[in-house]
Amino acid sequence: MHVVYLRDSVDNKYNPTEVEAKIRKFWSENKVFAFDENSDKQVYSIDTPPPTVSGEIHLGHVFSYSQAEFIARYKRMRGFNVFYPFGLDNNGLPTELRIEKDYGVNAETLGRDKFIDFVREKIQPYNEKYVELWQRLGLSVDWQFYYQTISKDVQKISQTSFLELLKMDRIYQMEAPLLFCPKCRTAVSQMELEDKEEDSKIYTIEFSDNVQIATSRPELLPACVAILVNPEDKKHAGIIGKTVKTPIFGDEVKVIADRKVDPEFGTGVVMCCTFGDQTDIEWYKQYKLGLKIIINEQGKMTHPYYNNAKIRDAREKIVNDLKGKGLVKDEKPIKHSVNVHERCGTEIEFLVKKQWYVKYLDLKDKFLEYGNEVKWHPEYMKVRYDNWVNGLHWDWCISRQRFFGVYFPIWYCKKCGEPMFAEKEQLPVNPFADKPKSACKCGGTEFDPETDVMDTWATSSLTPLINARWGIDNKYLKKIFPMNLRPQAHDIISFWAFTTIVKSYLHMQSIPWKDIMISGHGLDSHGQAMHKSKGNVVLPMPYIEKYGADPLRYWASSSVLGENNSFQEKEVIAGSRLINKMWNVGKFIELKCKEFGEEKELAVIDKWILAELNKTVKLATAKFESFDYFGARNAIEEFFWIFANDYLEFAKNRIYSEDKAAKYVMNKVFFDTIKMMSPFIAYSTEEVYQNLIKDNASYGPDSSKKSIHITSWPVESTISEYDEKSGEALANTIRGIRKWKHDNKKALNSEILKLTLDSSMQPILGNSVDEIKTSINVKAIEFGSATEEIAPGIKASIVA
RNA sequence: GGAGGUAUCGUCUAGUGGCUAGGAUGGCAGAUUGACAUUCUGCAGGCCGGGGUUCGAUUCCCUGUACCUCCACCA
Repeated sequence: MHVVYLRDSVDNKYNPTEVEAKIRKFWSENKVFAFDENSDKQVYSIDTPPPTVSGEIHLGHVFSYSQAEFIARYKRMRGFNVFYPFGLDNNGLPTELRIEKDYGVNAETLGRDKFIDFVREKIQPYNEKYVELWQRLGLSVDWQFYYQTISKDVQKISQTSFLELLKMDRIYQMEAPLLFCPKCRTAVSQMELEDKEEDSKIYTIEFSDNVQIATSRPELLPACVAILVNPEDKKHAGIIGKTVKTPIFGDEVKVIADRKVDPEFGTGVVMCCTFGDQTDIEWYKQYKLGLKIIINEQGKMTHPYYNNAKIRDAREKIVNDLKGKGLVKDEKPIKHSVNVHERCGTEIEFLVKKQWYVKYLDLKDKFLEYGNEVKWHPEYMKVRYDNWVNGLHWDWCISRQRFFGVYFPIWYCKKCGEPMFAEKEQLPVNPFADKPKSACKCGGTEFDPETDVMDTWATSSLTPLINARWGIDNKYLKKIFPMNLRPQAHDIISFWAFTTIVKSYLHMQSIPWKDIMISGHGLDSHGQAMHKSKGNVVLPMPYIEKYGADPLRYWASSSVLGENNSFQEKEVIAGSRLINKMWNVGKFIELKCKEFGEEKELAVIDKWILAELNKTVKLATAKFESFDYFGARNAIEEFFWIFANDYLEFAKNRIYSEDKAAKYVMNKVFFDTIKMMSPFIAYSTEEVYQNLIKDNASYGPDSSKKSIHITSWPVESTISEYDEKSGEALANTIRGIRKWKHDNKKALNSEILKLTLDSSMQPILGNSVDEIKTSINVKAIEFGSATEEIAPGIKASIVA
């Protein structure tokens, strides 16, 4: 039979939606999280990651951003002047692509200027959505430090960085291949590539000296610049270092030994053409090979032999010609995966264009040294940084043949073609609209703008300097730089963490931050990464609407730093329950413990819970100091349930009979506990603080603070004349009797007529035995001989 | 292919060279109406496979397998 339990009164429930809106307004109106510009308190500055504005907002964001937020709130309570800014990264390709997709426009159809204005305008609602989420989540950000990477100020900082690097001789221009889609006639980034299985043929072609080469791109033969074999390959050892002639064209090309060649694949001989694929590019750079460009921006062959044919027709022509000469020795169908442009499915080609580079390969040792100077949390994440730096082969290419982004402050003289750089005072510069301040060295006064834009990392690598307003007014440079903390996810260690260290070294000769805290990813409930294409993206807003932000923050705190965390609704519900419990203990205190004064003659059980509190404060503080927010949360939560389920029950009868000490302890422990919980469940603890504690002088000086979030983090208190062994024995005895009542199907408040504790307990428990009587309704207690173990190490016999 | 990480009750997740491997959720059995049915108490349930070090390994080492991330990807 199922009985529905009905309660008489269920008023005063905690209503997250209502409370959170109210509290949010309160925080903002009272500037609770404002960085105090005039304070001489120690600053704690956080280099918040500006999320990429691409419209793909999901729970993973909530997961990683909450983690820095916990630290921010903790540090604030530790008395730091917290500098916690927020930015949006909306100067990059993902933003451009988002708008292209949404509106079916691009720079080709709309024209460059119109397109840029269009993206700038249409991205606004997305910006707002991001900001709304962070505000709803309750990030304790000082919104006066809100920035967008496409803003004029940030463009200026980024361009300043470029000019500074130029002055240091760290900028150079070099021809390099770029990914290009012949159909869309646009440069493509790696992000836009898709793998596609294609049916194709592999042809074995004979060069001079009986050298046979297998290739799937015979039409690139006129672009052949070298032949490669494996150094271990005995068959072809004889030709290494010699030259052979290409068929039809008769070009002489060197034979080079390289371990990347697989002697088992095809004939074991590879031709390197500029450019057929990524490996060709590497060889081109490594062996300083010649450059033969035979494909143009329209995807047509520029070599005279092909007479401007398309790639496929060209392939057909050359295969026929080779066959005619008997030079095709073999022809096999092959399935291979090729890179195609995700938008149109066209196979990607390589073009060669001048690119802007930052020269930094000579600085690898410095970067490793700086990586060591920064403290990594968790520590093992540093290995990824080291691996990345050690594996660097090329300088940093910062130009992109795209449209929406930070402009290069560069023009080219129409007369001599030399680049002309903007003056520092001119920044930010739009080379399409603005003009150089002076004439070219050659006397030329007409200029073409640099059409490339900067890669997004060239700018986001500057976030510490953006926050410091470097080159704008340097307002915060001294106060916040180097910053204290960089929080970020692990997947961009090699991009964001690394490039930030690079720029910080070059501009400031300093590490950018002292600590770096690396988060994992928020995954779906099956532990899979959220992808739009998989259809498993979980949106945060519906859960905020349903449960409130606090339970979601609670979920975000549910995994070890650096580990991934799958989204479990039950974890959110667990957060709701914790809040509910906290709320109700608050209500209980308001109803029953309101009148309380100074600490008075404490009972042993009071000292026991105070001692437990001390242990928790110590542990939680240590955990937070090592950025282990989860360890802190676990310690605090565990303690809270002991407080609410055990101590509160043990002390209840004394509270009903107006025991001053019990009331004092209830209040003291409760306040300290919700303080420690407030970094996690920020709204609900604030609401309780405002209703119950604020302006109640009995709670001490912290009750005069306008918000719980600027009260002081608890410290361990002194407990006089307390013997831990005896306190714990007392608590365990009471628990044992509670269990006994349960096992014997008695109500918890039912009366025990006689409790006989084993004599060995007498010296341990001492006078505190009397507390057992009131705690759990025992009429008489005596010591004697008892055999039943009611709790670990506690023997007793019980008569009800 | 290279580097790094992870593997614990049905599910999610802590932790440890040895004491009964902790919590949450779900399941089961009870209790309760002077804050809380979003409650309380209890019960059942687990260390990926193989090898090694050790008196003793879930923990340390090696190896296999699976999954995740980053990098490189086959002419």
